[in-house]
Amino acid sequence: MKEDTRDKILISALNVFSRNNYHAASMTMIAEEAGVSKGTLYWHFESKEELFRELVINGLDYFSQRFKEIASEDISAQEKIYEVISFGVKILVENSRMANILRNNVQLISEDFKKRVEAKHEENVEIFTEIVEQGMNEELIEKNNARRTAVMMMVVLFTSNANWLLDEISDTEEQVEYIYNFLMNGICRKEN
Amino acid sequence: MKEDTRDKILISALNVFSRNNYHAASMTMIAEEAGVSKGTLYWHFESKEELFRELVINGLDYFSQRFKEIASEDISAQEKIYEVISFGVKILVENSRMANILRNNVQLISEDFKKRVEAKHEENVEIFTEIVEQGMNEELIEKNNARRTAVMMMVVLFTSNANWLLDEISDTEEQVEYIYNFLMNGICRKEN
Amino acid sequence: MKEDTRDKILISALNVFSRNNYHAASMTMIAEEAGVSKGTLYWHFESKEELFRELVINGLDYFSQRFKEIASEDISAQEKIYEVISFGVKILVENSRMANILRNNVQLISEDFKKRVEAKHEENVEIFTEIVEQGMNEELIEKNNARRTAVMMMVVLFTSNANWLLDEISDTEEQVEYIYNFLMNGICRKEN
Amino acid sequence: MKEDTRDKILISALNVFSRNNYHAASMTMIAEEAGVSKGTLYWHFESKEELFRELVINGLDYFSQRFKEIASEDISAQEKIYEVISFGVKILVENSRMANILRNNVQLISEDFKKRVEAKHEENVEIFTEIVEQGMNEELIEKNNARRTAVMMMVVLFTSNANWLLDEISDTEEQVEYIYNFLMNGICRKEN
DNA sequence: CATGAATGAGAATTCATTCAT
DNA sequence: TATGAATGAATTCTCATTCAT
Repeated sequence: MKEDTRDKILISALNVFSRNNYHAASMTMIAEEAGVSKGTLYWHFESKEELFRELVINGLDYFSQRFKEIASEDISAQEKIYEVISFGVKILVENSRMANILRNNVQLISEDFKKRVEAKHEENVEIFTEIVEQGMNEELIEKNNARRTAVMMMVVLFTSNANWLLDEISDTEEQVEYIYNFLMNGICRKEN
Repeated sequence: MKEDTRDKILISALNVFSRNNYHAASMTMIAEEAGVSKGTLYWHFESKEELFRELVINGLDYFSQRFKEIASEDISAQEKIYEVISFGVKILVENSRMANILRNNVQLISEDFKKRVEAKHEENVEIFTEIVEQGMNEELIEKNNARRTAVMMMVVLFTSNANWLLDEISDTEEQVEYIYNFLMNGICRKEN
Repeated sequence: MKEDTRDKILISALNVFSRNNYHAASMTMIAEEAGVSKGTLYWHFESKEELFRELVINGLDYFSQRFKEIASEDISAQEKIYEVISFGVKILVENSRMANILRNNVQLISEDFKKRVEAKHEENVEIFTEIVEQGMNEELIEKNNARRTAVMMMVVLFTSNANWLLDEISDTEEQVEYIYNFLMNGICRKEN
Repeated sequence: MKEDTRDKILISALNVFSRNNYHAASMTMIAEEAGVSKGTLYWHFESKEELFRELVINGLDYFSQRFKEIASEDISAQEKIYEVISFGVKILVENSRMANILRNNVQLISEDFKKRVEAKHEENVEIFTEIVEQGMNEELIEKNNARRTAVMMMVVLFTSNANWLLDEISDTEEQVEYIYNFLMNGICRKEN
């Protein structure tokens, strides 16, 4: 109840930042979209940067929490990878706004902020690395630098909702399938 | 000789835009970095947007020209893909500034500009599609939607210099190898 | 009370625009004269043009309102003309600033604005035409194109505070008398 | 022959200043319209103001010269007035560009310049005063302050090509007639 | 908690003017 | 004579931020 206004602000910030990128978005736009005054923005958030930070860190936390859960389930690496991709693709396609924000703005703010975001990314890379190592042990994944493979997984996942791809594949389920297959097998003809 | 100043401006614009993104970069910064006055900027370029456009379109042209050349060579699809990746990765790593610009700014400017950039992207997708189709005929690539595969190639190529990856792989040659293998075979254990 | 600042701005705008003409006047000058910051100007008015528009339209409205009142009074055309001139000359002499603005700037702004001003002028011409027609019926005014005569009335009235004339006649009452006589009888020797 | 370029510049300056008013007109516009470079402008004229001054002073000289001629002819005051008006109206209607410049810009430039223009005006007022005095002696014009009457003549003459009037009267000859009659007799019904 | 008026630093852009060639 | 590249001060306007109410 109490957090009513704060949440309204966060939602409009999400909308505005996803449409406009950090520097093009203005506090006026956010205030208007939230239906509050600019003064209210500053009562709830110290600055534009803090508001943005809140949004991004929350967004990233959402991912790492679920990733952590998946990683700790008692299933095969293959299943974990599928679940990670399924979760990631669905969330990113549904919340394409947040996805846009994550893809386009992160490096644009202060050094301090960049570091916090990179720490979050690092968290995710570590979770993925764990999964990859499990996969190597299960003879699913080629034995190679596990961390590097984890990074590649993240790159593919987080670009999976790039405009180019979205135009090609309309059904989310199909997109999960496609991304999963691509990640696992690449583009080569599979002999069988 | 004559184009001295214009080139100086383009170079500092490249630097400034790659560090700062379109809206955070200011004409003052570009002028200072080029060692000319703001008036001079406007003598050579009609507006901030035109200066940016020049930079981006030039950059994209550079890629499509070489891609076209590679596509029309008389070699196997496999060799073409390797060459495309080799060229792309090297250029993007060397000119990481331009890469940053392409990744982070394109959607931020006017609709008109967006369309021009998308047209350039489409050009590249078409070249890649051609190569992929050749690869399918040569039984190299899984027979599937060729265009979609081409899009995936581009996504992987253009994110191949993402900070995360660069931190993992320092040697460019090795990075080419890695990206190529990832694209062709994914992360699975190759049985042989 | 609330409109304090807005009014302060309008007053300094009046001063600055009357001294400097639209293009030579700067928002900085207006802000300084009003003792507020430039930002405040833009809080109260959307743009320089809007601020100017407000001033001019207000000014013109002031005239047409009184002209309308006079036109609808139950008096002879002769009395109406005298009242119109009396009102016009007094206001224009007292507010020579506004008069300067009206005389010198109107055609300098956007087409859209020009049309709005011309519409206001047309309103006045119509009121004057009505009076002139009454005068013709009362055998006061030569039967001729009434509208043209109305236009001539306006020309004389709105140039009645031209610098040249003001230098010649210092007393306003005398100036009203003079303009009225000139308008009615021209410069010829009146035989009687 | 030598003055070719200089004249070209003066002509485009006339066009540009009449369309745009002093501050809205730019040296770039004048240079482009003349088909020369901005550098050339500054070779022929010291500054924008000097170029404008040249134009205006020339224009005013043109009037005073002819007015002087008319004043010194051996004809009645009535004929002189008619000739003055005929000449003035025709020139102002034909050269409405110059007329616009004279009406709209004069007070906008430096004090020094203003004084020079006022001196020219004063010259004209004196010539007119002479004519008016002759008219008083010939019992044509009401015996009154001659100078003031001369000023009124000038006001009527120089506003005779105001847009409002031009819209009403299309034929120049008719306009001369109308202005002359208005000046001599005002708007009252003439009994005889 | 919330508002809206106010601020001022900084943004893009224009333009009269200069000057080497 | 003529050019065009260069300058820098001035201009309009934006926007994150503050604060009295």
